[in-house]
Amino acid sequence: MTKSSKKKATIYDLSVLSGSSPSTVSAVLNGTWQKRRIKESTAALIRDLAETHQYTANRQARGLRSSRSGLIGLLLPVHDNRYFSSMAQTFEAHVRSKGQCPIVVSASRDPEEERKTAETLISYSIDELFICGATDPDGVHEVCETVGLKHINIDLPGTKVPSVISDNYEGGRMLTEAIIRHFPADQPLRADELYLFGGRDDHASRERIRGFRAVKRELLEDDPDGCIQPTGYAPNNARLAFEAFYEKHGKLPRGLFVNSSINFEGLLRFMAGHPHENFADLVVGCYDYDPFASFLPFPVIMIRQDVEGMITKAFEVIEEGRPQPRIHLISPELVQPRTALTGPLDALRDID
Amino acid sequence: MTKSSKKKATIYDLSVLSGSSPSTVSAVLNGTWQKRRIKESTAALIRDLAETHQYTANRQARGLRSSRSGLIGLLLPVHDNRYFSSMAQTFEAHVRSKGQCPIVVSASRDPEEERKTAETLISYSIDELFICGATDPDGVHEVCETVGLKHINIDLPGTKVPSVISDNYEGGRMLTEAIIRHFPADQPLRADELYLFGGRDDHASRERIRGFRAVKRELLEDDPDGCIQPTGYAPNNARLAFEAFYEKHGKLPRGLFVNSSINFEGLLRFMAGHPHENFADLVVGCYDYDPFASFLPFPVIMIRQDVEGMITKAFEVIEEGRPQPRIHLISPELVQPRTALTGPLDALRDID
DNA sequence: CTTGTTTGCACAATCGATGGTGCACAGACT
DNA sequence: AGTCTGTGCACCATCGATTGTGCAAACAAG
Repeated sequence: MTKSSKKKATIYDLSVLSGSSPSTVSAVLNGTWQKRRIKESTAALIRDLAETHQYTANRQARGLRSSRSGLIGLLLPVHDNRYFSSMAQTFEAHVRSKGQCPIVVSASRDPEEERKTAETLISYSIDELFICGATDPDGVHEVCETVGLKHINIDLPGTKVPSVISDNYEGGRMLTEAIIRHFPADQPLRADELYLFGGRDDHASRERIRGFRAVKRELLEDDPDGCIQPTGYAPNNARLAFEAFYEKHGKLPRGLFVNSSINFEGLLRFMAGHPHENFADLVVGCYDYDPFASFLPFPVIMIRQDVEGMITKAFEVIEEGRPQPRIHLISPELVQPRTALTGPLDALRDID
Repeated sequence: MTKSSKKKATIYDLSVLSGSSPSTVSAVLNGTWQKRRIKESTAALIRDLAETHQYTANRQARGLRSSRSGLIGLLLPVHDNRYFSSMAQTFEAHVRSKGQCPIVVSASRDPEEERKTAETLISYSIDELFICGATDPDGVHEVCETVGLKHINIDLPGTKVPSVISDNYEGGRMLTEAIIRHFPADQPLRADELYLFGGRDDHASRERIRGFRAVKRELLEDDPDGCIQPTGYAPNNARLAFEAFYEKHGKLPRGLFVNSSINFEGLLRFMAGHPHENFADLVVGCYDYDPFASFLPFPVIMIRQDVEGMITKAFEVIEEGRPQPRIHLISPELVQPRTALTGPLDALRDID
């Protein structure tokens, strides 16, 4: 606050103050000064001035000139859900450790919105784009490709660039098997008592369903089509599906495979109208992890996708020169009922 | 894709194609062309070319020239928590409806990090900054003030600019009263059976505690100091506090006021080591809403802060010319156990 | 003392869009 | 014909940083 005026200092201000040229100031402050053979003493002087005048580079100017911005984008379906928000949290930590600035935006699972959002980000000259859970990854690819923007898919695969996704087939198998085995031997689950609700016709849902059906055939010797209810991701659609089932059968299936925590919220909405006691022997498997869901009054087996692993892998792959459009599978983890796992938050200190 | 080259079209490209000057192209495409008395037919031609060549303005160039970027920042403590992620979701919707681009960043409740993050955002010439849940709002204010950046506090108040916050005192009262009244008349809660866990020495915690204590004195006629356990926000610190209590008393208090859903996760971690049956008559009030927490096996009364209301108010206030640094209180809502509320997600369509 | 090399830096173009200023031309009016 | 008022647009400086190029001074070699 010494005598800082209203506006920010620029290299021109420092150039006047130091008696050097703007280009020298620039070189000193962006680290290329050795290459330009600037004297150590000159550099020191300029660094000093920059310090006392609280100089920070104008990134728009830098970005304009260098056509790089220091921004790395993450395109999400939505923010307010544990899976995607921990994606955001993890992503942010990685980006900032690289000295860049994260910019996280959601696009509501709408292909048109996804493309427009990508274009907006591009107009800010972002340096890389992580496309997470996009409904139409290849559509976003198009717009990235035409401007030569590096990008990668996460969670849902595209066909044009590498994708880092959860091993949904294996996860679907694990979860299905865990649900089945959770029933006691004297009251085993029948094939027509295990339903899958939620998800839609995307890669993740298809793979989970494939795993679900395969395990049902292996362990329960049957796999009726009617047990698959892809209701979409909206909680209320899931709620309606549960209500319809309940109307028809007077109860829920004993075994439920719920395709995501968002769909699980649909189950909650349904349950709000019924006492817990109606669901005494219910076992739920949910393809997502939420600590509170894990402690519900009925057994809830969950899948925690390895967000840290996916983000780490994605950064590795995107650094490669010309990566092949292959799919990298990251194994998820089965979480037994009543388990409180730690998350990215635990890495933060808490000042008291 | 017609014949789009590698690089993006600029006003200069369109200027050549249309036979007009770059400034004319610029005026047409940014809407100031009427003011510049450009002929309608010229404008139409240019708009047409822009369309077919997929022109989008380079925002870094525009921002550099106009010292505005179209970016509006939101500074959060963390992403991966229902309260803050719904803050992000709501914020994003508002910003985009204004035709600007949201940039959401977290700063881990660390004053130093908060200031640095604000400075980074400033270096991108963001147009406004919403400071949410900052540990040191006035510190961030300093850095905004020196560059003349409009800003506002949300969730935790500062003293230099307006703040839009939850009515924590009233919320604390409502929640405390609801916990007490949840016990049957024949087994009423005693003053030394109602504890508050979590939070630290910030404005929100203080106000909630004030409400908690006031209601205890009013309804339970006493308010022992020992019943206040501000453990900070880290889940593991809360867990340790619960474990210490349990070690000492062989049980948990019958009534628990948990200061945030993050602290509630600490309670879950504690509970993971004990069967539910140990907490048969437990009643928990949590100052935050999470749909899954609402359905836990014991009664969980929650407070849902009015995120939509806060964001709306914040946008109103920040638009004012020279707003006074007053505090705007937004009433939160009491949520009874087993309630599944809708959220910002429900506004999204779900294509099937 | 001359030529060659290295050191240390200044100059100026450039990125793409914006907006103040000015100017040519057309029509109206005296 | 001469002046005036509009119309429609072009010109050019500017925002702040980056970067290729050039050049003087210092020094070394012959």
